[in-house]
Amino acid sequence: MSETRILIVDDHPLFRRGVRQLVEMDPDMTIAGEASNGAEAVEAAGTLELDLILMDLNMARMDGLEALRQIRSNGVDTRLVMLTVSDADDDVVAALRAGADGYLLKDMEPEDLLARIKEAAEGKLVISPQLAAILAGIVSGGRAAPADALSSLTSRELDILRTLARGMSNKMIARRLDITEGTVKVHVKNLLKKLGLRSRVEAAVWAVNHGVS
Amino acid sequence: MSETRILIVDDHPLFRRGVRQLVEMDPDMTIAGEASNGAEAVEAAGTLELDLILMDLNMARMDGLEALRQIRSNGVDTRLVMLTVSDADDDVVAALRAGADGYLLKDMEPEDLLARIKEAAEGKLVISPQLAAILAGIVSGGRAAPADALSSLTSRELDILRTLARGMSNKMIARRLDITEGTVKVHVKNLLKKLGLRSRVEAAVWAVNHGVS
DNA sequence: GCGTGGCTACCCCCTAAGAGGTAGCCAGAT
DNA sequence: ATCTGGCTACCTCTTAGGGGGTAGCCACGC
Repeated sequence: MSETRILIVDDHPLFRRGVRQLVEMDPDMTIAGEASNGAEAVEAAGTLELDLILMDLNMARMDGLEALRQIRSNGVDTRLVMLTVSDADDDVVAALRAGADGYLLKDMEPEDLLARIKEAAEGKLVISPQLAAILAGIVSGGRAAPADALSSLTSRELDILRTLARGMSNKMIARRLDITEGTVKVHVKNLLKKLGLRSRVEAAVWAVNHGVS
Repeated sequence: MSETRILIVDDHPLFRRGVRQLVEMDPDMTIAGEASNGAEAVEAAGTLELDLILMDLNMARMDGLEALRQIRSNGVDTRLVMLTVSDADDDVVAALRAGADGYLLKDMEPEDLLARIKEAAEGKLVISPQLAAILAGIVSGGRAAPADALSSLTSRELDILRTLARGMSNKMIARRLDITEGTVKVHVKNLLKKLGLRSRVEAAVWAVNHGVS
């Protein structure tokens, strides 16, 4: 398949440049155009061949929300993700109601942001983690970490988590539980997925904070 | 029962000779082997039939602490006593945390040293009197580093620790603090040493338990 | 002036960690 | 009888982590 063509809309040239650099680190994505305000975005959305629009909210001539509305009312259904500093509930809700396919905060980690942009291009609804709670009550498909995450773990996974949370390496855990290191890795991998975490460090902190011991 | 077989690990041949002479004054003990560095010690610990290892800390090819860790991680639980000139808190704590069964200073009186070695071979935890205070602090404070470990950290190291304890990778920390990943690694390395910990996972758990946030 | 500690950055080297995948075995459920 | 979930074990591949070292710059204290 050909590369994903993206329009970046933001009134700060430097920010656009940063996003361009980030996005084009991925060989499958390219910045097909830039716009510095909502009006230009509406224009570009109607003329360029686009797969995804990254839109700022706060812009001078026309803000992102209004631009989104005009784009949609022009019958353009290009995927569009808000990329902004505002974490206000109202902004999030309004953007999604107006037809945004995602809402990301500018202070995300770059590689995380890049991953979300890719997901958005693939058709997923992407939301910054901090906003997941807000979204839970509004959108049905929200992906917030389940409160009963602990009970979803098998007893073996709990064994591993408890040991991991004492700072043990996979090898030490393996020796202690008398299984191979490879098997420990499998359990760690699975429990990370179940808990929605990304590393054993997060798992250890999670375990301590949830009284797993 | 048969005589106690001891491995002496020290990079000074003369010191080894002195210990050998001292130990073999006791008819129930014998020096079953000598090693001049940590690597040799790890090797010997895995092959010789031993009851006790006397290990120096400061050695060229592999220091005693690392040798101890490797021995333990090889699943060898032979009793092991550090025999060194260092009376630094950090060294004592690290050795005991790494699984040492004792920590003796080289400037002890010979007959006193011999008595302690016998005790160690019998299963006791032996500590040079001068270090008793340190040990008391460790035992009462549960696990973890010296009481003033936190205050020994520089402000930058605290920055790193706080961020690390949120599960961030070195790369993420670097981006957040606007330094290179290499520099983050340096700080992590140093704070691990100061806290007597062995991995970022232990550091994260330590941070949570000590309210570093 | 000089040394020291703190922060930064880089080097090399090796191991640990994590994401994929396949697969065998077993117990409990259907 | 077949299926499913859980536990085990192995594979490959890539990145992350951590130990060792050197070094420049700066601020502080002596």
